[in-house]
Amino acid sequence: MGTREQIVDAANRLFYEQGFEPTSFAAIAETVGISRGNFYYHFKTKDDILDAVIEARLASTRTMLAGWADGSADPRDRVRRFVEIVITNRGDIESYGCPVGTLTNELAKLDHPSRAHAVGVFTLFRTWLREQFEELGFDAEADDLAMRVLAFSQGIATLSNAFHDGDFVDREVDRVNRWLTELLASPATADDAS
Amino acid sequence: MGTREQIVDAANRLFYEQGFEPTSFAAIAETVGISRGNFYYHFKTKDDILDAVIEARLASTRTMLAGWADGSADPRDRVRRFVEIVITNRGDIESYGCPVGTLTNELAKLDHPSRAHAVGVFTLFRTWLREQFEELGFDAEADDLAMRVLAFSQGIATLSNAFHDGDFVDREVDRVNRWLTELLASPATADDAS
DNA sequence: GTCTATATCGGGATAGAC
DNA sequence: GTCTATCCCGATATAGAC
Repeated sequence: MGTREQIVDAANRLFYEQGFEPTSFAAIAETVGISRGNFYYHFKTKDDILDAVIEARLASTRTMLAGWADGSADPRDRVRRFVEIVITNRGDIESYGCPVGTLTNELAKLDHPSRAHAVGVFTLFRTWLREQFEELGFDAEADDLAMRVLAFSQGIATLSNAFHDGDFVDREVDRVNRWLTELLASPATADDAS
Repeated sequence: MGTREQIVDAANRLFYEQGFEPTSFAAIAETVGISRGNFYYHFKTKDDILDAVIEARLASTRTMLAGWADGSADPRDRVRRFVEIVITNRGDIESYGCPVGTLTNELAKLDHPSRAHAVGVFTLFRTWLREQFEELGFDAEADDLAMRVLAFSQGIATLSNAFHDGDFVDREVDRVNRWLTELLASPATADDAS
């Protein structure tokens, strides 16, 4: 793996664990095992590293979502797969929250020019979820349902991070999976179900 | 208003808008109109200011919740009042997210000793919501319902902040209010409703 | 209580040898 | 490509005059 790629990998992880602003070049350099000076051969500024990290997250998200689409024929199972991310990544989420939601919020507070770029990861999930609901026969409501599923996972992630309560995550995922089942049993009442 | 109180007020606002770590003493001093040096007469460290801010938030949250309890006899209306915070504070939430969720997450990432202190604000809301559901006849599920309402508002806040979509907030609040109505019409099925 | 002046540190970023 | 040495700045924090 090239040095540049190693820098992006290390920064990706550290930006998640510590936040973008509090992560120093020294911390990244130490993780990778290079000197601070060497950084500037690969990147001009810290903001450039951030953009490269966001680009890497966009790419890996696209790959993951495409893999889920290939892996299961039933769109309902695909949505389930998304919902269960909060279980798969339980430990990280308890410690650091959702990587997407926490970065977009940090960049919002910093009034950072890359905020919109980071929101793109959310948009990937949103669009992908919308497409699943469209395949399931929803039309105008498909985007609403996508946003609802996204909101669910963000709410769980934030409270899981605050209270460190793993049982809560399990319970809520079960509940949403039941909601999904009900929703798909009677699409006409989708707007009443909650 | 005393200088100390002014410092806490300004820090409270700036920690919300910019985050704790990125907010400098210089920014607070400029807001209040004092010199940086004068700070250390009132507080020993920046962490002490953070604790004072959290204490202020705990106090104002207690006052707000007590006021809501006095203001309406029906616990359902009180819960509605909570849910509608995301509408009342729409502008701030779009710009900066939820003050509680974003601070607890920042402190989690910083591995900051005051993290638990900040989570106390969440606990105030959680306990208060649980009590409302208990008054409505829920027993074992009351805390689950409280967490669900909390999770809802956190999900809305995060996505509202990411996408700057005000209509989404209105729609989701309507939806949750309908869910509340249904829930209270048939408490026995509380666990199936979502 | 509030100020100015200053100490000390760590941050991002640059220059230039190798 | 990678290093060491260094610059510059802004951060928290301190000392001491008023």
